[in-house]
Amino acid sequence: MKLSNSFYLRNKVTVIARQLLGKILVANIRGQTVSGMIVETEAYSEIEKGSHAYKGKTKRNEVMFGQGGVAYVYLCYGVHEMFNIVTNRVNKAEAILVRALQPMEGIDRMIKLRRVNSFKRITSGPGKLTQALGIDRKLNGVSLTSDKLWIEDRGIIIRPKEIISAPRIGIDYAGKDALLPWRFFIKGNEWVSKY
DNA sequence: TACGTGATCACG
DNA sequence: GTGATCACGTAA
Repeated sequence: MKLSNSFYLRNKVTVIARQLLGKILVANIRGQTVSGMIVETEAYSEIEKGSHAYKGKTKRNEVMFGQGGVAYVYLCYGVHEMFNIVTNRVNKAEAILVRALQPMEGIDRMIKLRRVNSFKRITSGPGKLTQALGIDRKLNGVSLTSDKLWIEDRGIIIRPKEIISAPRIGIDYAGKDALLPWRFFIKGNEWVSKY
């Protein structure tokens, strides 16, 4: 079942980031479905230095300041598209970076989009999974209740004991906020990004 | 371990 | 306008 807007409009970004583990991210690429189970997320909020929203609204981050339930997609290091889920109400800028998926449907298509030969680790990182699902900045601001990109609950239950929380990756510039344990992943899942 | 690659933002 | 920086991935 497709998650409705009310899932995203709540105000606890870390709670939502945990609840996204085990949900299915689905993209429709010119009529073909590609999807994967979310196995790793990171929460970001305007109240801490790790977030793009910390210094206020800019052209890049403006969708974070809008209503939850849309995609925030930006280019990182000039090469990688990053996919985030905007949460909370207007002017409460919060978002969740999806860092890794376990492939489900459309694996052949993902391999082609990634331009690799192997299925191994094809979606085990934030830049990899966007390439595999055909997500780019054209989808910035697109609703997650649209027919291009959405998230489904297929009844997969991830118990609290199966969830590890840890500091987020690659945000040393955030000072002590880099230590917040706002990265969440499924314990032992082989698709979690490696560092 | 190093670096590609280009948008973004804080300065003038 | 300009330059430093960046929520990464790959090859080596």
